Amino acid sequence: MLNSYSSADKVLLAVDCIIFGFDNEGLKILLIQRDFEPEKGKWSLIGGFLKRDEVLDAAATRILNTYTGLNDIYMEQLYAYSEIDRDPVERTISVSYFALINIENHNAELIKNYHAEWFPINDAPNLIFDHNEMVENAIKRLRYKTSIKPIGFELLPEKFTMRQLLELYEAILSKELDKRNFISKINSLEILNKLDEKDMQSSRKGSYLYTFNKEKYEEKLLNNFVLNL
Amino acid sequence: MLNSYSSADKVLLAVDCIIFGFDNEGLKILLIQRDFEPEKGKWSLIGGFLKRDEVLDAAATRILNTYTGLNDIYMEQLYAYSEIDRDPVERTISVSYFALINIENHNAELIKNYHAEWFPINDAPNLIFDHNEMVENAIKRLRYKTSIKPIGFELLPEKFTMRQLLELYEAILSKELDKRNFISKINSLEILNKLDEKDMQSSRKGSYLYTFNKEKYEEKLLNNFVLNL
DNA sequence: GTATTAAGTGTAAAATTGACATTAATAATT
DNA sequence: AATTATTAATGTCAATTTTACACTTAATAC
Repeated sequence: MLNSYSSADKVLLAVDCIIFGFDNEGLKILLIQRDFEPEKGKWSLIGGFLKRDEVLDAAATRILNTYTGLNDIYMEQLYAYSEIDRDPVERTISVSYFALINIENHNAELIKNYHAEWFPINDAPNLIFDHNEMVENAIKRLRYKTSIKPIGFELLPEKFTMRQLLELYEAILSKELDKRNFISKINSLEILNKLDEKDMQSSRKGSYLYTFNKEKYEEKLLNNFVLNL
Repeated sequence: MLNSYSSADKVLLAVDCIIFGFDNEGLKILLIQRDFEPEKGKWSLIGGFLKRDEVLDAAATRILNTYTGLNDIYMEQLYAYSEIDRDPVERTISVSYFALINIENHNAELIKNYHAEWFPINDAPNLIFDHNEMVENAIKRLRYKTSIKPIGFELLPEKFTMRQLLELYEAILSKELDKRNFISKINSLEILNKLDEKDMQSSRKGSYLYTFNKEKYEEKLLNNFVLNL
């Protein structure tokens, strides 16, 4: 019998989250030092097991909330990893998710208690199991997705400067962008609100703050608009 | 204890394949009429359960081989579907794969024996469970992927005409393309071999046959070449 | 009031895309 | 042998998009 439920093998299903953050130092990921065996003490993605009554998205959300205290976070399912011995304890298939969070909003104390820490994506420790591969793939997907959808704003504070936006894109794409060309491209999209307010931290002159205009973006989406950065 | 293997719930893991084919009638998918409960007699994607000692890619390959007799098929993992009651019998997470096959090569008899059948993507029956959603997402991914990687050739015979290639892209993107612009774009990529041979089926004049030059493509890949169709 | 610092702005050349119509080659028909 | 019918093959120009590039402005610190 080719398809019989009863004879099929059951497996553990895990969720691992690649949590991206961005601050003035660049693009970072949140890693945790495992406090249980195997690989106790080693760095790992934040993860957990799927529960019987839970969908994968919910598991990812729950896990993220547990470790950061955050809700309503942008998440996206990436890929299912299934190498036989990827987890030495027991056959476990892991589904990776990436999350984009505003690094200033997370619960710093909670993270500390869990021995979690932010690492620059280019200067992160070696990770357990196949987590390095998961991160690599997540970065690729982040690059692709930010270039076609305005998800980059999830990584910025509500109000941001053009410089911050530029540096975010430079960090994600890991290449330098021409300031003038970038700004005129962004302006041509007409999906930002320019505020009257200025950020006075970075310069004497001060630079205007912007917010992402989600309504305008969604209105444009209806007319086959594609972000193309 | 947040992460304990022993307390975690195990689930069934299935693989469902969206098998694309292409012939002179257009883009098609291979569906099967289920011969077991639940939903016996209804149309379904071709699928099966993951075995204990098997990685997902291998399960997908095995399932494809079982129903079509084909090996060495282009496959790509798509997404894990995990709605609680997506399968009414038992909690089952399904990982979808898409496969691209040359419709002329498959084992027609095998397919017939399994009550499988090719359907035009725009004229396929309603499917069981969440399989309609899987197909929709697979088509989106196929569109994306064919526009950046030369995987479309997997759907064509070894030797093909420019017209076939054009019609394939039109079918996948489901829009008309300008013949002259398409051909000059393709030629500018320099990844095809133009043969001396002509196909005489379609016209009196006959049209030149081409093959995909994989070596040349991979050579170009090294120089940041991107297909952009 | 002068110096300092990052913000803000425009133009021209190059490359790409998109629209569009005629000629060429061959087999079938007479 | 000439004509017809059918699809294959080919090129140009305008519009748009992308890329490269440098000076002025605003505000504060001294």
